[in-house]
Amino acid sequence: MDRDGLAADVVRRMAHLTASVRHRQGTAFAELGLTPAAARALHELDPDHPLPARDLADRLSCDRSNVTALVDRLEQAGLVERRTDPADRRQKTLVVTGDGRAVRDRVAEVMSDSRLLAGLTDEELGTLRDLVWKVSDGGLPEPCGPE
Amino acid sequence: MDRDGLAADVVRRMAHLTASVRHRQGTAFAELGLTPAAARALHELDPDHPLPARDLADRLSCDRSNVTALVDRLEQAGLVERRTDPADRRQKTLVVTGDGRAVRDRVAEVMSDSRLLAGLTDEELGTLRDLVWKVSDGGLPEPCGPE
DNA sequence: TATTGTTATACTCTATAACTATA
DNA sequence: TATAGTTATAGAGTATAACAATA
Repeated sequence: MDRDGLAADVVRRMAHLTASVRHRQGTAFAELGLTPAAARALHELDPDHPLPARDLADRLSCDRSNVTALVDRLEQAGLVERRTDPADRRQKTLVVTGDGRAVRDRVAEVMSDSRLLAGLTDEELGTLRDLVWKVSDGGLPEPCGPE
Repeated sequence: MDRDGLAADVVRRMAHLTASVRHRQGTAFAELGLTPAAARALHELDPDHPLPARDLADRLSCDRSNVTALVDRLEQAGLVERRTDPADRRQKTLVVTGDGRAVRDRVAEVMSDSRLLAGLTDEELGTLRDLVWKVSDGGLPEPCGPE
């Protein structure tokens, strides 16, 4: 196989692997009563450093308008509270509740569950790490987000 | 960083990379007048071996009901034709048209465009291929699809 | 005038269930 | 009765545009 074919195959398999990961995470999140997007949102909220909704949208690389529905659900589930910022009453600070902390910890566990790579030796894993880093550092001008 | 943290980081970065690839592909498909799902559907259709819609759904790992809308758009764009199978009039065979062939070739090019990995040497690329293969072969019971 | 959060709206993707025409 | 394709419907995710409150 030529270089292009090889590279294309690697990209295809990586896409397959991450699709598999997303699928497993989705079912795990559902067991927590969260949709994948809501889980990601909760995960981005640091319980010790509350954020305005606008910053959460930035972290999720999505429009602010989407955050409203996401936070609606998290708030309804008692995991997050909206508090109007006294310093700037336009902003609403998103505060993770006690329950929210616990669920967020579980979300973090699910997200860092890497049974996917269990078949690799420590050395192979290190090598893979180096290669993936090299690609993700130098690979693209804009790794994500709108153009 | 411990092994779990390392593995989680690799998974996270791979997800980031494939999200980036999907994003670039999405914009390329849009320039062809296709949504990502429609592009994938067209890509799965072999111009030399027409398929019934049911088989396309199988290849896309999605419900048959979705194929209808997908093929609607492809047909409207003149890329695909529905032909009732004379041998079993329930089935509709999906035939890629002349225009469809050309667009499908472009879709295939976009899908195998791997500028993402341009920064790797041939040797590194080979190593990455081996590692990704090892993971994707032994990694998971069900690589995709419903449970 | 500019910004924050919200609402209204629309489109894509996907799934389930019911319908039709065939077999 | 079983299957192929369709339709209707629903929900998640994401985007744009307009709006109210605030700066």
